[in-house]
Amino acid sequence: MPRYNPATIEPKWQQFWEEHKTFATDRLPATEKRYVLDMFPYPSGDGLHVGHPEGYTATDIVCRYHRMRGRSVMHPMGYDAFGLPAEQHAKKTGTPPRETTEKNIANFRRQLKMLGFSYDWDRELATTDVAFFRWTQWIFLKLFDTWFDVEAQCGRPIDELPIPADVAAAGDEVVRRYQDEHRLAYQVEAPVNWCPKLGTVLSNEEVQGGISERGGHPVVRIPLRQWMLRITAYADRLLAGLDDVDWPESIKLLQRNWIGRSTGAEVDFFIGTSIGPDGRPPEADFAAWQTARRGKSFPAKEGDDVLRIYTTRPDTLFGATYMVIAPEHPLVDRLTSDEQRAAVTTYREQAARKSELDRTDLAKEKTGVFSGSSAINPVNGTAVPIWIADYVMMGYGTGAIMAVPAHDERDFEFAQQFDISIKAVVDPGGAVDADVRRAILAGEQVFTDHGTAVNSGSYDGLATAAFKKQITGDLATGGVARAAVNYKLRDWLFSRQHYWGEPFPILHELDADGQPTGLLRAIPADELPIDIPDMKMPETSESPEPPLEQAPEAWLYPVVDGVRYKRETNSMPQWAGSCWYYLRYLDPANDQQLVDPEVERAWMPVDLYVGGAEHAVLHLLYARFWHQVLFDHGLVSTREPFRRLVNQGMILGEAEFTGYQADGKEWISASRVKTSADGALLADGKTPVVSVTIDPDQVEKQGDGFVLKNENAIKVESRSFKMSKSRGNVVNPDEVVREYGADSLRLYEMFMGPLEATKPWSMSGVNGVRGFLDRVWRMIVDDRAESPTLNPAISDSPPDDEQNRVLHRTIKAVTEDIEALSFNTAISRMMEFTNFFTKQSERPRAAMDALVLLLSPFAPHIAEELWAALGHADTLAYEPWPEWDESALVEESMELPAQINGKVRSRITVPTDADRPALEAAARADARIAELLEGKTVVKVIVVPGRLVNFVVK
RNA sequence: GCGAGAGUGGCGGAAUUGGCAGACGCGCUGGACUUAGGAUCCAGUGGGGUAACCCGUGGGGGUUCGAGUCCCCCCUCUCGCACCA
Repeated sequence: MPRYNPATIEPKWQQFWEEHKTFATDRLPATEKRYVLDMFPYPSGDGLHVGHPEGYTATDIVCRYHRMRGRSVMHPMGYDAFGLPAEQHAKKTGTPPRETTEKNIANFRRQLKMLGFSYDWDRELATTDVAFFRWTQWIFLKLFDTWFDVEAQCGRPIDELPIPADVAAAGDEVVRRYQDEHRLAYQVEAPVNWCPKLGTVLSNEEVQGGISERGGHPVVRIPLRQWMLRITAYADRLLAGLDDVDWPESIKLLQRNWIGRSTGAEVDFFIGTSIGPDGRPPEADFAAWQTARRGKSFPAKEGDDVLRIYTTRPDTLFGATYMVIAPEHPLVDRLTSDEQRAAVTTYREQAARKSELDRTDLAKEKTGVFSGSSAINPVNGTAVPIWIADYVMMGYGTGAIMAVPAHDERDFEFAQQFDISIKAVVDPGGAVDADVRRAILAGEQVFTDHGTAVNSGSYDGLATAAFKKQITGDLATGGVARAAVNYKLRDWLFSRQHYWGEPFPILHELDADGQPTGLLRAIPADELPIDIPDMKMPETSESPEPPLEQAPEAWLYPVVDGVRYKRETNSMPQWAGSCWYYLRYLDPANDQQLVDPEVERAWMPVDLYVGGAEHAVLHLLYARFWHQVLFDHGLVSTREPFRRLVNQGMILGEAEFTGYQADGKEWISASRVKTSADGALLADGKTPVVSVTIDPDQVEKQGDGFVLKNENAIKVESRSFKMSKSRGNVVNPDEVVREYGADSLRLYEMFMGPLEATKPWSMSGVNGVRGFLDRVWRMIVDDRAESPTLNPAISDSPPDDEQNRVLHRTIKAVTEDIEALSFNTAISRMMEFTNFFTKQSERPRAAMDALVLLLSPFAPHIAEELWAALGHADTLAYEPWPEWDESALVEESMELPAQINGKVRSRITVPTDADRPALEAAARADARIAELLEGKTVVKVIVVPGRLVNFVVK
């Protein structure tokens, strides 16, 4: 048989699997099911990078393993194919996005097949398929048709929304508008993140410190009509659901922080209807207001005579020395005195402009301006001056706070800057040093922890937690406060100004003059899909007008029942398709339903979901949200879609040595080089230097770092960088497959290290695992023979005891390692097996069969080829997984360390089942130990059977 | 700044959860076979020491017969979040 040649055997087996539909999955599982899912890729023009096959190989191993264990495996693949690049390409070249996308998908498909993954290709889908996004639109209609019943904590159909009597009385149109306000999908005219360069609005999640996450372009805030999804309604459910899933704690924490639930109180501060000459509302008005509020329930909407604030620390109300409202707060105008008006106007303009810039840069120093007026603190009737400052944001809570500088770091900083008084109301007691406590109580230092109330009237002496509860209750009785919950999570901005995205199935009613009436009409589900119209892409413009505004009239202005409508011209964000694609795989051709409930119940939830950690928050939160809405409608049977989640780590480029050179090519030691604030490389903080990649053989180890061989004083850095085109360290899977084969690529990616870890690429490592596959090949076949011949060492006799022990130890280790997703160690075990058996002149066929089966999930092509060479007629994909025999593992004797004072001084060979006295005796009998114990007092003997013997001596 | 994770040979990484540190692979050294080797095979490979032995898991302390593993303090790196009241 010839040498191992992946270039011929890999395509051969891929073709075999394809022709025989080896991995096609039945509609319903016949045995215990496993749904193993990869995060589907965005089919970029660059093709797969080596990061993709990492997760995909891991799931493929799990799937192939489970099939051999007799389980019914669902393992599909598809493409998250909407995306900006195809659209930008279209603008540049005129190529329709669909054409570009399909070309890219074809390339991805070729690459995925080249790697031998055991997907059921009949279930392949792309989010851009009209037959797929028909159901994305259908789900949108569900969202549109849902309101959230807070009492029941459940989404319900909109026609079950209770209509208040006054609304009902006002007529049909008012009822419709009322319903529209309560839908999970709703429209707002709100300031949004508009990115002129990308030509679209971005979600808060896609903006990092004033620039777009993708591309790094500036983002400005402009008001636009947008679709929102009311994900905040599901905040508590999304939080609670995390307790029921087997996800990495770090990811759960990320989601919990993102949702950012806090509890506290909303409190109304009286501002009256007019500002008195002293800047505060008249005392009498306050008294009247207090009386009017007492005993009443806290109004759902604050009147215009109060400033409503949210606080998590109602126990610090007595320490509120000023208040802050956001510059965008609706009461700014009213609360500004004439004297302050000019200053306030200037400040608001500055603040508005500031939000267009990178705010993080400006976040160093707090800014603000006094409004000239005050509000009345409901706990003690004190007038509290109101400031306007942009460290309070309109989007969170009520957009207004009471500031307690003594017990909040931001307020403390602000108060110091503007010389506002600081009043301590929480005594840390013994929790801090005495002088720190003194400083805190004197208002010289901030203290944000819990403690004991002081300067708080009758509440003095209460512990923080008790105080919170007490005062919230007291104020609620007075009708001026209520317990409240807030979330950092914002509603999800769901519309984009793209051509290449799912159109919304929504029509806007037009009046006789062709103007929108503001009334909406959802397109009936049976009229879906709404396809993307064929049209010429508009010229690049930086206006926020969606491209679909220039769609053909016939598409844009449909007439239904004699009424003229204009279609919604925004499109859905790329996240939409990925929110539910895992459901469609189960029933991809169904044109009656999103998924057949019987099929859904049989396969869901996803048992294992593997993908990059970059989706920790967005994709996984959005998908969970949609899933819960679908659950509320009885469309899916599980509360959570993904039972177990694993994040594969990033693969970095090959390790590089970097040195630094000044102008004249003179080397500068890396220890002197720092990156300055603006990103420039400076030596000793002043001389500019450039970084130079150094050949590994110019470098040697010295101390705990590396230095130049020629100039030992020059330190160089050693590290790996993220793969990027600009750095030129991208590894192309096509090339690796061409050079080493798909099995080697798969095996190497699994051998690099733990799946979750970030690891650097190493081409010689690939070469190493290829060497292993070569050895496996030669262990079994005679690679010098012309015709297919087994290695003469292969024998039909049964394994001897030692061979059997190695065999069963390997089966056990590999099986347990696969279960634990510890693929790197599983491969090590198979290497040990191979190292052992290549030295054996008799290699029992049974052992070879077993190894080939163990190897097959990792390197399926070579395994199939060897399986055939060993005389088996059919694919090994459904061969029973080898089982180990515990009794074959036991050895008669073993070697144990014998220690004196915890240091290994000798090794003893003892029967495996030796008891404590026998072990101690054996150790004492050892010549070396006996010699060392001579003349010493043995204080204690520690014997751990199967582990060691340790003498503690004096 | 806050939060999470991680620091083990020249490199990637192992170590049944407190029990022989460095499995396995790369690289390196020597040897064999070769016209040749970026093929294959054999041997060696944490550091120091002729040796007995000593030192070694980022640094410092501690618990323990015994610590990579547990506790305290510190340093470095990576990834999130970034005025969330």
